[in-house]
Amino acid sequence: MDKTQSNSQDVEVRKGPWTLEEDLILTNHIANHGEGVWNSLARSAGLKRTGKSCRLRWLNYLRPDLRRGNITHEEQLLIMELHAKWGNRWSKIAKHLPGRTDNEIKNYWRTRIQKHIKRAETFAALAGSETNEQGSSGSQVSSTAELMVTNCLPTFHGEVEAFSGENIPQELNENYWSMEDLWSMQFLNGD
DNA sequence: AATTAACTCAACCGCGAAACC
DNA sequence: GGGTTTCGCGGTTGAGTTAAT
Repeated sequence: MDKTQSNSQDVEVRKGPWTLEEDLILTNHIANHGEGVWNSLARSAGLKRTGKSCRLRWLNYLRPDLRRGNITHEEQLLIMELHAKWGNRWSKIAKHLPGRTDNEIKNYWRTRIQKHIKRAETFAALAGSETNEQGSSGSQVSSTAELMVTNCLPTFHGEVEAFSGENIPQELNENYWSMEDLWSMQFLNGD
């Protein structure tokens, strides 16, 4: 049965990637009528999308004030600082990074940073079992942020520079901290 | 050159909160 | 005040891309 030929009231809803045409329709409609009231916007624009989908597309991709390109070193440090402060409050964190979306920051955290946290936890578990054998059970690492600082960030720092496109020699990356790194660590530890 | 693994990111889903009637 | 609708957020998924073997 072809849904598009149905004359019932349940409107077919499109899913999946947005087409260029849909993008243009949504952009033009918002330019003329403004954003908000997404369900009725989707209907009046003639898009076979949910209001939710339109909102997401606009906020994460079509908005003119979006900043494209890699997360910079400064932005990355700010994300880490704010995440240490607020946890997974992505929209709140995004408000402090103009042009970045909560989805973008969330993805960045999960793909780039969380990976290193897991690595650090594994490392700490191994190190912990060794130190326990040596009788230092009271020095258990207390937080994810602390794990990052104690075990993980020196490695991570080198990757951050790669992402931001800055040409800092590898030998400087591996074992040394910038003032910004040290500054951000205070937030990580001091929460 | 082909295959596989790892990575990235756009988009969807579910849920709780807020707004509306 | 209570029910319904809409919105916004955070978590998750899956397709596409890139890197490694």
